[in-house]
Amino acid sequence: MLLEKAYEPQKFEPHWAQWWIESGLYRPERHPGRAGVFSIVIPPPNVTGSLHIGHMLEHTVMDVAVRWHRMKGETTLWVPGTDHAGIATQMVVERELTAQGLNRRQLGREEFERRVWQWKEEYGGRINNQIRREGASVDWSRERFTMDPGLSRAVREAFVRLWDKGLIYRGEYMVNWCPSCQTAISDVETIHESEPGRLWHIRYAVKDSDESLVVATTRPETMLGDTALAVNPDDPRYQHLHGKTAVLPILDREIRIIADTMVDPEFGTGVVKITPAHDPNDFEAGRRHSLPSVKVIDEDARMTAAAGPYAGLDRFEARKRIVAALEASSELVKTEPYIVNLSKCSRSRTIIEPLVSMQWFMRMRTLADQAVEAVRSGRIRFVPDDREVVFFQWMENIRDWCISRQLWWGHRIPAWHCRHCGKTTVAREAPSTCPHCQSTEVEQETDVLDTWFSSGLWPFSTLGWPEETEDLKTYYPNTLLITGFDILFFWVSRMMMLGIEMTGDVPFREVHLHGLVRDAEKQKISKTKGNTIDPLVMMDKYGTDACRIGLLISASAGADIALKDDRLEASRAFANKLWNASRLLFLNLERSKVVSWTSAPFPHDYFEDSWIYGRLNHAATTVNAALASHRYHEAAQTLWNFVWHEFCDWYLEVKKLRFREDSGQDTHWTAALTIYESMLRLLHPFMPFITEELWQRLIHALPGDRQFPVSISLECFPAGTAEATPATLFLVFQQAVTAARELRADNKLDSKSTLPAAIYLHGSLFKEEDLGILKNLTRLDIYQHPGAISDRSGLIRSTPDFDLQIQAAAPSANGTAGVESVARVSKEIATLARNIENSKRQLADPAFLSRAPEKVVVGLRTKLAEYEVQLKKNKDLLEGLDR
RNA sequence: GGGCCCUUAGCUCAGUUGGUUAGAGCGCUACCUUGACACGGUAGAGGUCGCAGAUUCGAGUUCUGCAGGGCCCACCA
Repeated sequence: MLLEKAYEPQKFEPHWAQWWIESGLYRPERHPGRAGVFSIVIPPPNVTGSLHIGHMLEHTVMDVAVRWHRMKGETTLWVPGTDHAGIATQMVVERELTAQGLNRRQLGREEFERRVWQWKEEYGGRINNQIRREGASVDWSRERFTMDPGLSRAVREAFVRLWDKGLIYRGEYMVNWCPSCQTAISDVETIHESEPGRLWHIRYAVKDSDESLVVATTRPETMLGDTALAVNPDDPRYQHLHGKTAVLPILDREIRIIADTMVDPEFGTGVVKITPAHDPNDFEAGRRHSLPSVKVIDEDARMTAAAGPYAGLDRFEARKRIVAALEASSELVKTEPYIVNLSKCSRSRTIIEPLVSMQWFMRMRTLADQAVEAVRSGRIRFVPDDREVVFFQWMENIRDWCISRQLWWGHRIPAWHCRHCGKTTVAREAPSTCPHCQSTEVEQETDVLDTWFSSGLWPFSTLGWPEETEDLKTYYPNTLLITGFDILFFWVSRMMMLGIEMTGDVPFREVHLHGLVRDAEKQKISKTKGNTIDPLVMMDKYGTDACRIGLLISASAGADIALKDDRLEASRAFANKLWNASRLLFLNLERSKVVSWTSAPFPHDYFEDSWIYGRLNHAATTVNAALASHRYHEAAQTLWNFVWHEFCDWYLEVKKLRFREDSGQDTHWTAALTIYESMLRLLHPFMPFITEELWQRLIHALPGDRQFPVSISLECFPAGTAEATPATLFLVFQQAVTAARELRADNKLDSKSTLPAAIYLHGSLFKEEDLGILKNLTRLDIYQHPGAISDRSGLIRSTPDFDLQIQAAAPSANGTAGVESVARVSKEIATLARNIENSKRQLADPAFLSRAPEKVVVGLRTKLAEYEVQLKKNKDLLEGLDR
């Protein structure tokens, strides 16, 4: 039963993590399958380990929320995490490792990541690029998304339904093309960066005229694909040129001059070149004016044959040469520095090439409106809710979503093209013949779906959708989604749109968006910066529980966290403090002869018991309220204060003296163990490992007939009562202890010797045994008197409730006797005088008296009276000190 | 260009409908190696809550403007 001298997380955490899984309390699986009350779908962080510190925060918040709900006896399911390719790959690797009896911890981070990359290379990008570049044959029949057949089925079902409703269409449109990833990507997968660049002004001659037009561009290489010049129809400078023809420099191709309102006459020269194949705006303009489209850049970002002399060159090389050529022919009018906004691929950071290609799209307008409505009507709530504004803004400006990807890894689009008649069939299952022409030459579309398409189905596909399963009925809509705000557009909004469309109900009721974890210098954590924090290393160093409560206490309402070591060190100290408090209790318990612990009514025999009982209830009430409104930091902070500064600093300090006097008394143990056990339960969601260890080892082992569930996580969570337990005498006791310590510190009294003292109590006297405790804690031989102090010799400390007098002169060796006390008392007098002045001024103000609520006025009057008593006492004191 | 957030002790941050003397952790100073714990204890120093106004009996808290910092969105060549 004896506890080790210090808490050793490494010793207990892996053990409990393993045990939770084996006992079925946790399922470290991506899919809850038959979800039940105990279906916690994320693993405790140190089982498989979160790859990034951000995941650890997310896992921790989820785990706290789940454990809390479970302890409250509520049946809840959470959306566990994403299934996008990166995570999916990790999961596959982890699963393979598990099969080999290995885990991430044993393997180490580097080896683990090496394997992930190896796996990705093997199954992902390389194959994709080989197909594109080398035309390598590939076995398309191989199952590409091996993660979950159920999800594949859900994807096909959703796709077909959307297609049937006309919400999915296929066509040739302008898309963001990443030349490096060799695939189209959606708008949200691009990032915008401003970089210093150039604006080149190029002269285009007007055919059969001496005139010429000057056009400004940031991308001269695209001019080879120009099929028109555009001016604003109302621009008086150019009205005579409408419908005329210009000559494209270098290629000498003739292009039209058109009028279009898209052109801003104020910007640049008021003339715009139109390149329908390589610019989204121009693409639209091209459609409006039925312009031809000339593709001069290909999927590899090289110039095509249409680029004439520049064919085969890289786009940037071509740009250089074209600028040089224009300069040589003096068609380059001028070059000026310019800040250009570049679209880049968020994955590869390659500059996006807008290209026209055949892709699949999802119509977003109605889906977005439905999602917006769900938030406006309160069916989905954001925490913190200021994110709603950003969400609405994004949803209102949403454009159709390009959902097809030219990748190998992913869910293949359930569409079949007929080689014979060229028609396309969308179906749940592969058709054996073309429904249009009965040809057997049908081939499935090789494009796959954006990974966020399947992710968007997650909240219900995991519950067995499209089957009307029991799980779906019970757990849909999910209660709560916890994730980072960076993923709001990618994932959260897609789940909302697809969830509402597919099931007719919202996917979840609440979305808790936490902030980013940053390093100690508030830098974003990234691999390239080398400031990554490996949660496994962190957990080994400080312990999982310490990391959890450290993260939680710093994580407030969606704000970013600057993760500093000192916070984690403090958290480790906190875990150790809890451990040692337990050690104190149980060392004493061993020495005593307590035979049985019952959950009898809480005894109020001693004043510290009544006091701590009130404090515990207060803490429990606060924690429940904080958790209910997702203020995890407040809950953690409350518990920290209760455990350390109330339970340890006061309750145990008093109780251990009681034990020394009288450790056999059951009432002490009934009280102390009741508080302690409730405290462990309160703490469990936040620090599951240490509380499980202590609960199993200590509470379980208590003598008595009480039956316990197998895990503390199956116990109930203390609710807290509103019941007020007045403990005024204990508060006086605390003040007396503090007053004595202040006197000793101020006057540099010998800390070891016991000094004679007296306490004049204005209220009821301490019980003899309580006075004993006071004597012991203060090392004063105190006599207590009812009534007021008369003799003002010695050292005195006064409060409204008592005067404490130590009958010793301050050591006067260096002639600075009582200097500290004089300073303290003088300072206090100054503060009191200021307060009295302020209070009097307010109370004399008729406006205040008539407008302020009665409660505030009465409160202020009471305060004023106290200040005045205090002031009088302190003035007397100062007089005595001066002598 | 549009929008959102932040500015409180040396550092990192709390502060829930406006209420009387603004808090925590770390750091700092002094003392204490007391039989749970030095990953500890006790006492203390340290803030005119970014600036300027407004509303109010009363503003760290509400409103407006300004300054500084951060983030997101955006097809102006």
